[in-house]
Amino acid sequence: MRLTAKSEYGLLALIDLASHFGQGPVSAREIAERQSIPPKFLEQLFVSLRKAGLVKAMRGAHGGFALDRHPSEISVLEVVEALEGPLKPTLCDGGSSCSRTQACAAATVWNRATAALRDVFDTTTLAELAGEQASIDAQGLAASQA
Amino acid sequence: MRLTAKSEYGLLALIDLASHFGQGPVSAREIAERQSIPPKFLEQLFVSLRKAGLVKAMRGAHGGFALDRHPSEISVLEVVEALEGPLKPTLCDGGSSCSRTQACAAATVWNRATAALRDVFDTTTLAELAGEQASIDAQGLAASQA
DNA sequence: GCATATCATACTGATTCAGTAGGGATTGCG
DNA sequence: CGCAATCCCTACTGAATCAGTATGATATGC
Repeated sequence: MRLTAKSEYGLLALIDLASHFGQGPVSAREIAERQSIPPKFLEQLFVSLRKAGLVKAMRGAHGGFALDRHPSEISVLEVVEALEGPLKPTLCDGGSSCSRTQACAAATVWNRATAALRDVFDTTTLAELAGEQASIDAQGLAASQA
Repeated sequence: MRLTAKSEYGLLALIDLASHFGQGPVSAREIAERQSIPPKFLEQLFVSLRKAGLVKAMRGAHGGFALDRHPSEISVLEVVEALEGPLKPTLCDGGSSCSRTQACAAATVWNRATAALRDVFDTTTLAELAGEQASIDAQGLAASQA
């Protein structure tokens, strides 16, 4: 499994949406500016996120995006898989695609690693991250005012 | 972090060496044939593995490689890092390389993911994998004889 | 001396990444 | 209606990385 800029940007964008949950649609342009993401690139990501059912889109003027579920019900795993495809071992997983005649012990390591990764992503929600981000921002604000 | 064919081939090769531990040097060519690895590619990997102190090399005729430590004292983490470089998040880890002014909550996910991966690799040894491979091979042999 | 090894560097075709470009479709507003 | 803002979709591209190849140098056992 490989994580690319899609996951980085996509997660930042969805944390942003989670912070504005219930406040109406937020435009991609607005998020791109706030999170320093190339606007056209972000647009592409939102198409994938919509198709995966994570966000709903409102077209036309004053349109934008909003989470399609409560932030506590969207996991990082869903975000990553929507953007990168199914989370599976990059290397031989012992499956039929492996041309080696015998199963190999190496595969068990890659499978364990993937399972560990999946567990972290599956147990982390957008609500959790949005809350964390809020407290980070609050600390930064307090420091700049001191 | 990204895992490439280097890790796959390198781990296969070292499991092979672990299976022949204490039996004198094994040549790269021999391992390449047994494990279906491009020979010249494997040579390169062994150079990295030697520099990392995981194997010792014996040059000249009847030379080859052998593990420099007991298989139970070499972890998959060491193998992977010898071949791919330090295991660290591919994406923003909240460090100084991140240009964002505030720390971002997204970074904590990537850091947790990396830690989980590191834990799996660090707690898996070549001895364990060589043992597993031996039992796999024994099963395959029994099945083919039945 | 010679075959067999490791050692080291350079090169290359293919793929993927990270973004850019250009337009099309939909909606709100005056 | 006209028009601006917004999402939607496809195609393209420069750069980087991967996976392997090529070539030769160096060392060792017989």
